[in-house]
Amino acid sequence: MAEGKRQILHIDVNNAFLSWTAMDRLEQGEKIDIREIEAVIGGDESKRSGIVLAKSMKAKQKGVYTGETLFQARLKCPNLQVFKGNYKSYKKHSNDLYKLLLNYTDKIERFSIDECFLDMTNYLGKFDLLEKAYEINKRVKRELGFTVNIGVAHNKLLAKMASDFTKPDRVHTLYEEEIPTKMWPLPVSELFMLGKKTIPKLYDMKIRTIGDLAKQDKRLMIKKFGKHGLLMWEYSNGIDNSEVNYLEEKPKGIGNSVTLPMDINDEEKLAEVLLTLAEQVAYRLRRYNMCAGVVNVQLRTKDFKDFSHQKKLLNVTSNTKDIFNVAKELLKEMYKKGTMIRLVGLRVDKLISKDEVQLSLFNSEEDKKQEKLDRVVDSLKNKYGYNSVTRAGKLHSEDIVKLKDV
DNA sequence: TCTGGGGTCCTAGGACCC
DNA sequence: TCTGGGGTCCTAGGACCC
Repeated sequence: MAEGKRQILHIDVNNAFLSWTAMDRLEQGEKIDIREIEAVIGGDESKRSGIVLAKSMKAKQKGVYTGETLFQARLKCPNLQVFKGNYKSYKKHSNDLYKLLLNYTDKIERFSIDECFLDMTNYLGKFDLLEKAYEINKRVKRELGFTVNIGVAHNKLLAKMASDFTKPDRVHTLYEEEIPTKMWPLPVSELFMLGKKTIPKLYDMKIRTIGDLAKQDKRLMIKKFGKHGLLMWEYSNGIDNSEVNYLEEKPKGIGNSVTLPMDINDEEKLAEVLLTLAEQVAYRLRRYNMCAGVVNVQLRTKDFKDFSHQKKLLNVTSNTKDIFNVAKELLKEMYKKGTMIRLVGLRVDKLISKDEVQLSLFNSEEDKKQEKLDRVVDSLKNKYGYNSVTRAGKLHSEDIVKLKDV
């Protein structure tokens, strides 16, 4: 490790989906700023995906939280207004933020659509890290029209924890010497990477705060929780040596899944859904110019039990047909007749770049024909939109699975 | 009551090999 | 007659993130 401390910022857009939708609406001439009322961005209840994706401060004050059902949210907040999300718009706002941040450093990791890590270590000049954080905070608000929280620290974990302190529109530091006062008193559930399965186990051990966790014996935590035990012990003590990954990474897997409008127990219909998913997944795969080595099918039963089967391919592929055929085999081997299915998912893993694939030699004439067909369809989709080209006889499954923009 | 969709990483067991 | 141990690959399932 280099001498001296790293200078890290974590930027977190406040109520991202809701703020961005609020801006879009105002731009379209709507009078009400949905940031100022009891509002959420939510899924579609008619498609059985009615959950809260983002909430306004006022909705939060009524106890509404992200991930709960709209039904539950309305119980707590009867006047709740629900708005639809728009992924394309969110992507654009996210890119605007990224471009602004590039003025401060090249070393930006896009952690999600609304979060970035910045490594400012060699980009500060005579400026102070905290000073820069305030400047970024003001500039985003002024130039982009939404607010961000910024965490200021010497590693990613502490910066992320800091940005999660009081919201919105705030800058917080979490330097090493501040850990005992600012982080240790927090409930242990606030620690990054501690989820709802681990928290009850920690409670059983009388661990309530992050400080309680920090005081545990490291070896005991490893013994009880393995790698995850080490990670949570280190995090609770503010230890994190991970780098800001600013280089764009290729995906390791690509998947699409869909909750069906109603539960299905007809294997043929499930296969039709898989065909639609195979087209989406393979199309995205080819857009990355990649091939897949593993195909995975996921089913969720009506009582929320998840199953998955996967299969390694003899030869990597990006053909819609190849992927669909394997998916259909997997469905056949895993589906127990009569089971009511709520969700169908298809994903591909073990991806490699097409440039690294030794094609030609093993490819049959049939494969080449299929690749050519996929290429033609892709170029039409690129030009006229994903839904412009559909397979004959597939319209029925598109009734089941409403095609979305990929 | 109703419970998304897209990811990454880890674990554990079985098969197989030396 | 007794029955190693280490390594790798594959698969199913689970935890966690936003």
